[in-house]
Amino acid sequence: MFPLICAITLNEKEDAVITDPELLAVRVAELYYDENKTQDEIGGLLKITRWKVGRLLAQAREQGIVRIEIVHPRARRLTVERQLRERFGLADAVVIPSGAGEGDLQSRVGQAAADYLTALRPVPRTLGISWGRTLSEVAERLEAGWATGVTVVQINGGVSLNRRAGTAATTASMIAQKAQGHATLLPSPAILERVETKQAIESDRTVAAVLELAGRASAYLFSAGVANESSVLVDSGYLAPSDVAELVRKGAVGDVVGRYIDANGNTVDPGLDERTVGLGLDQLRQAKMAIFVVAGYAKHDVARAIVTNGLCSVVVTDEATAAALLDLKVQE
Amino acid sequence: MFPLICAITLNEKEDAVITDPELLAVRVAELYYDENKTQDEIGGLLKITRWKVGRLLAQAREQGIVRIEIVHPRARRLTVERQLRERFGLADAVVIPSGAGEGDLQSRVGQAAADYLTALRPVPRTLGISWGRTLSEVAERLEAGWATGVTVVQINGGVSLNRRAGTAATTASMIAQKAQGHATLLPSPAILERVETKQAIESDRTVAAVLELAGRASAYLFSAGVANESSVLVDSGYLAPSDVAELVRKGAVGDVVGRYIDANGNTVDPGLDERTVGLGLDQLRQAKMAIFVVAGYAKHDVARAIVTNGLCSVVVTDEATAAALLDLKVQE
DNA sequence: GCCCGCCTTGCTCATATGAGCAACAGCGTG
DNA sequence: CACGCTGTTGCTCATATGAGCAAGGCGGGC
Repeated sequence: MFPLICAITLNEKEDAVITDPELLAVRVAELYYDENKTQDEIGGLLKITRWKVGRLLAQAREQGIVRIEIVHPRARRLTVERQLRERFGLADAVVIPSGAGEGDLQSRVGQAAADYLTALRPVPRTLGISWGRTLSEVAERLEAGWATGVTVVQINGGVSLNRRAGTAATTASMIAQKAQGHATLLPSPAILERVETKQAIESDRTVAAVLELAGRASAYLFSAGVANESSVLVDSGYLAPSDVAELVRKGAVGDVVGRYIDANGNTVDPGLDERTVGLGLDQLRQAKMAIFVVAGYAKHDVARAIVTNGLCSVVVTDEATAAALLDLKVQE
Repeated sequence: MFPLICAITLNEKEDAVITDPELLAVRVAELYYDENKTQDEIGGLLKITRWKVGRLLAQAREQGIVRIEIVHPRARRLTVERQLRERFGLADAVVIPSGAGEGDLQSRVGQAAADYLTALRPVPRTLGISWGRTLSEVAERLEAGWATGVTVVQINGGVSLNRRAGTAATTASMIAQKAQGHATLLPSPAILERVETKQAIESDRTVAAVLELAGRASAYLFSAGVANESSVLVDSGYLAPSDVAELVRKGAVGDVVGRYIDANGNTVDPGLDERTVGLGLDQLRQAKMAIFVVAGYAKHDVARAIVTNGLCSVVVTDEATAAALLDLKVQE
């Protein structure tokens, strides 16, 4: 006995055919994608032409009745990537699925950035990197031998006396080791209390040499910090939570290479900026290859500030952040 | 500038091609489904033949890397339907997506049952129905004019003095009205306290006539009750929660047309069965068209008992219940 | 009531893809 | 080291599908 497909019968004598076009599209899609029937076969079953079947399938895909998803840890969202490139004039964009929850999001975006770096041609001879949790994830996920002979240079201040994950030293040396290169650390605090001290440190021969090297790196890899008390700058003691709160009041949405910016990508506190050691925002803007790695809801505002104001030329991010950048609704 | 597809470059001079077959399948799937490139184009981009592209796509679909889903309130799961028919020798099966949570599940399964009934050919002249919340949903969802001239007959006892939703009278009359037919109610309680009383009622001319009509209905539409205190039999006062607990101790997994059954589809308490008014289990087994409507986790055990023991010839259910029947894991 | 414009439909022909087959490559065993 | 077997690959030809076009139908305006 033939099974019934509701409101569709396979009994040729029946005249109760589907008249609701949306339900017709659903049935057509089910027969095509679930039952692997040809458009011609479906036409025969439903008493419509194969051309109409084809149009209904296209309509079903367009209306989201048919949802085709690539599900894999290394999956990308190529359509969203193109939209980001076109909207913001980016040289490149990598977008990974947001997935259910943010549980493994940081590691997956780290993996995506590692993949990108590995595929990058020409291989950057000198790679400037920032430091923080996201860059640490990238370092972890890079495979040994991702390149050879890369000099990794630290581009924002931050001296770490211990060797726990997330510090500048650990991150830079791991990336360098995995490329059979070496790391050049910036032996300076991220932020000095007095401008004079900062200028003195910058004038020191060893620090000046590193800053000079940082300034002419062939590519930069960096993330951003959230403007709240979870910032590694607070964690490391450079700023107090009250300092950050004050910066937020002044319009700060986050920091990039240790420098707090507002929604327009401008420094919010010139005095603080003057006391901050590391690559300048203008140098980042002028960089040939500035790869910005960012994921997670908390960083949407600072991500927008960086991407829309030319502070990066490549972004590696997740789908939800990309959607926020593009002002789209994510279908969930 | 061409964007990078990590580990894949569009720069023809590069030799860093993807060697990991799984990642290659991911990229191929992304280019095909997200970018709408042809297999030939993809082959050119990735330096493989279009035949290999085709194989990688088939592999991606088979391994679940590509997930194609039909998302619509009226969507069905045709593959699972065929599996149920084949496994249990059912004349038909309708399976709807379980969806996120059980929020609207009962109304959706009600809608699916209504669709099925409407499409059923030949139209049943006499339709025997049980009563309860699920059948009430079906009645609600039926469209006026779903058929013409259908006699709806109540097949299990249960007198309802009020006209709230879910009662036998309301359900039967709604279904009948929508088919321009009439309802024949079974003027008897579901369960009597004494066998003699039950026998007296069954012998009464009017009740006997209804039972006779019920016995020769051309199709039956029914659901099942959970063996716990939420049962409508408890709700209606026919049984106490302690009675149901005792039935569970005896192995009851639920009730069908007011009769408690165990996992093998047998009555668990012959004495209680003797005092229960309505269609017998054997009559249901022998029915030409017995449409069983069931959804929700709580009913998995009784659904299994009914489907695997020939107490229905058609099942309308949700994907999770179907998976439980088939002993499959639902991908979520 | 007629005409015009827009949308839908079916078709032809081109393009895209798949099935089945033969050849090749790699691995394991004697 | 050679042979056999298994799995993968590329190809030919058939099948499935899509693009573009012409015709038809429907609705609105004059």
